[in-house]
Amino acid sequence: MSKLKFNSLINLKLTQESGQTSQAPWFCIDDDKGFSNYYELLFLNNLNNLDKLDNLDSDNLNNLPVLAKVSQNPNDLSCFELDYQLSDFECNDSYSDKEITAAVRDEISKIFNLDFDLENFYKNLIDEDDKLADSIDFCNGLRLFIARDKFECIISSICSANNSITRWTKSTSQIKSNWGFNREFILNNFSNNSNPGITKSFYGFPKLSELADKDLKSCGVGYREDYMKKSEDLLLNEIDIDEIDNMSYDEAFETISKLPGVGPKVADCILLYGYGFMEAFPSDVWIKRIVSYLYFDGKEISAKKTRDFGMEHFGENAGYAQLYLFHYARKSGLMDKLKK
DNA sequence: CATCAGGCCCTCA
DNA sequence: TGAGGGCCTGAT
Repeated sequence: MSKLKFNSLINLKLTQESGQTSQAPWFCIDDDKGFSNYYELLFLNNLNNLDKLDNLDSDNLNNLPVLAKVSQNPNDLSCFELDYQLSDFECNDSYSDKEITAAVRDEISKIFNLDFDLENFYKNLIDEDDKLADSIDFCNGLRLFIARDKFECIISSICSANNSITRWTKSTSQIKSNWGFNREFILNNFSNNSNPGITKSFYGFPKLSELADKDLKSCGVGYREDYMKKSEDLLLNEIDIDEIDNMSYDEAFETISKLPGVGPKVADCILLYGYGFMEAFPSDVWIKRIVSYLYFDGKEISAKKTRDFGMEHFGENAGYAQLYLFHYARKSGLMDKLKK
């Protein structure tokens, strides 16, 4: 297998660490060449005839687990590299490298939303609304970080409510390592051999059926455990996770809002980061602050009004506008300065 | 020991 | 239809 190069503008580190609730950031090693290397276990479900693999776990007949590695030189955001390896357990002679490579490439392209034309977004939005110029400048290369697993996104989004980023990422990581599908890899088994020989386990997020009887409170989710359990019941019996892909945004919002623990903000996070509904505008306290400052002359506005404004003003780019405004509001120091 | 952190749910006008 | 209180938990 050989490395693949993607020629797309992206800031991998920023995208990974911007707190999007699709998933916790991937395992990262910054190597001695200054590259950031991110690793995660992905499950390929877009190969043909997966039943050719007779040594897969019965639970995972429909997915081929692969450890993906994406690497970027932080000084060159115009491209990044992808590498991958199968676990020894899944060594197969049913698929060519070419088939698997294509499937991994597609999955990475989906997760980092590479089909989205970022340069065009910058150009059009600045022309239209110069209030976004500072955010775009501050967040150059930031992209949506789309879920590798929609159920994981739903649980981590519920977990994020009234919570800190460090805490919800810790909780979801713990749920994975406690009960998720597990494979071990040696990290220097990649073609460039640039990393130390670390052996490490990687995990998938547990399936809906696997999580039902587990003690989630032991992972620090607190009172949100009730929400998660009740949502799991609904997802088992009433709401089909995959059916939401076929809905309009409004219908999807209404449907996902039926889940306990899912209010307007969490619903929009799930729809944006989990399903890629680009017209969603998740409105939390940071978005309220920055929208109030930029568009309402500093006057305090409700979350609902913030959401209505964002969706109306940014239309099909609302999701990206939110992503940029959110990160700019939190990290630029602007809001801290305003408090004083 | 308070207070706070990327809201939601419930109650009560 | 909206305002306000309570809430697991870990960090400071």
